[in-house]
Amino acid sequence: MSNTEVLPLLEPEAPQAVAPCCPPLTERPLSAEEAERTARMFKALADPVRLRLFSAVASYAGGEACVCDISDVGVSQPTVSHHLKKLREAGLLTSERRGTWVYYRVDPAVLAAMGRLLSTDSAA
Amino acid sequence: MSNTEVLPLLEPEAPQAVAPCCPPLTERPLSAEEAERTARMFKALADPVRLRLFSAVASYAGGEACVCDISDVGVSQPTVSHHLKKLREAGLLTSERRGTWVYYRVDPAVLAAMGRLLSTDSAA
DNA sequence: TGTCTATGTTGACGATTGTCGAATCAAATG
DNA sequence: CATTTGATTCGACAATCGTCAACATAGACA
Repeated sequence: MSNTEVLPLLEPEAPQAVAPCCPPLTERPLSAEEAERTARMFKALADPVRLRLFSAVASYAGGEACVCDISDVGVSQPTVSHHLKKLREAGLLTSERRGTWVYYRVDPAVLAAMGRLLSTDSAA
Repeated sequence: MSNTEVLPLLEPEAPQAVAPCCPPLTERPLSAEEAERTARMFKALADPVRLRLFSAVASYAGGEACVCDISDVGVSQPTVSHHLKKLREAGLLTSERRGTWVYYRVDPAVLAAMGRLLSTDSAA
């Protein structure tokens, strides 16, 4: 019960910054390690339900959305929670509890980093 | 045995053009069908080996590469072929046999389409 | 305290995926 | 032809993934 707010817990979920990760896929062959890190990001968006959840949060007014606002994607509530966790672990979303509800918002830096991976021009 | 080359077979591999597919993820919530199609593209790049193969082809001089040039990614040759097929089916790569070797090249339109999905500005 | 609502976690299940060895196909060359 | 080399297909296997029902947790409120 005593919710001691002492320890910062140095990253409870290993958001593993993906932003300054890897060069555009067209620049040079990815190394094994780079490919591993990059695949982790794409994997997070390689599911229809996660894409809908992510898109719902990303396009929501104010840049954030409560779970209750976006959980209408045709799967059970535990499944929604499971997918949101995966998006969090991939560093694509962050969550914050405010009172009754939990709000999710996108990390623009990570989104931009992924966009750069697929860019054809060299406008890094 | 009689390899009759009569039927064009109208798309042997369903390249399913992904280019004019879906709006940026931040624009509006994706529909179920849009999410399904988009996920298919991300899934193609959601594997380290496929990422390395794709990156190797995309960055190769001349825009195309023979399988023999890129198959040094730490897995067996059948596995390489398997992943290249997946990339082909996703519409990300095209292949062409010229004599002894098979050459792969990227489809820039598809790559650009994926980039747009992750764009934050509205410069469609 | 107790109850209600909103999310998250656990455990289990079937489905999909990545991998390889063996067999097969395709082109070149002897 | 037969052989060699490059590439794909087939068949099987372990590992991962998406899903749900059941349970647990966190606030709000009476």
